[in-house]
Amino acid sequence: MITIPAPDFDLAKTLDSGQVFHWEKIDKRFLGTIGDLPVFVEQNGNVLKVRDGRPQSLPQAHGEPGALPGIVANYFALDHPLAEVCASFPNDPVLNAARNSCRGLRIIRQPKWECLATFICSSMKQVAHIRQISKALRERFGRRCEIDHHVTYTFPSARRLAESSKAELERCPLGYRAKNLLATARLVSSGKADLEGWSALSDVDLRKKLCELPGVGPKVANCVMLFAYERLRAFPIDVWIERVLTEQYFPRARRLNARQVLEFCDAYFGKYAGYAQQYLFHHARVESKSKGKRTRLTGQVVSSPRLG
DNA sequence: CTCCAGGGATGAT
DNA sequence: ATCATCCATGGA
Repeated sequence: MITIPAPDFDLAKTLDSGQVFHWEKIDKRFLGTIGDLPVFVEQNGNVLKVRDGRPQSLPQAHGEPGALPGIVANYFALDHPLAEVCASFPNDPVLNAARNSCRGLRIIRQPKWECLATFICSSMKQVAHIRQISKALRERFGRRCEIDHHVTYTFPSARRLAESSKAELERCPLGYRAKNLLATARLVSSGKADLEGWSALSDVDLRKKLCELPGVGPKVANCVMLFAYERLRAFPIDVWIERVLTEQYFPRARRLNARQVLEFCDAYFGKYAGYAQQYLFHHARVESKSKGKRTRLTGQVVSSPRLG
């Protein structure tokens, strides 16, 4: 068990903000994997307590002994200058509310293949269902790990999925996404798509490369850029963000021109536009949930008398 | 039951 | 270049 200082960080918010989908809350702790390393993570104020899944009697397989703090701090991006990030946001009512409700939310550094594969599975799926798909892929194709009398699974490698079949993947249940996931797994596994090498590309070239992969369009490409390539300016636009943009920033437009919207977002939200996007996304979802709860509790649920 | 979800590929204008 | 349609599935 190790302890890591983590000021200006909210573990629960970060793991529940729709950027990563495999962490499971067990009592006060979160169980999951960082790459191939199974860990339990718990936050106590400004400190993270972490237990990893390597047997104590064995030497640590990779990296220097005691490298765990660095692995954890890097994964949760504890080095991101969050104060500077938030200060860079424009001063408008929507973003001010989001900035307030998302305090401590960080955009983490995910493994590239894991992030890419997961977001290929995300299209037209609710967050809860993406979690279910991630879990199914891990349980069926990943490596089983035991830690503290609990079980978790690593995310399967591209090669492992490339060696599977569409029928096997469809049991996860991916639906029409299985074909795309399989095709992309084969490209990555064969080396035709060099995810690590693409780190050196510019934003424009990286986005172009990602969009050539089956099942990857502008939205998924931007998610992968933001969550796995640390391109903090990438601005994924999903249905939630599109709603925020149309209602809050383009209230008079009857239709949004995609090109103009992107130009606006890049200029208006600035250097850390991806962070602004994530805060707007999470804030909108939390608001929606509490609104739903309010109408369920106090709203007049008009149940019209049933006819017949 | 219906509606909707961190969209993309394809074919028609 | 922009627009409409289809794609599977399950939670709300």
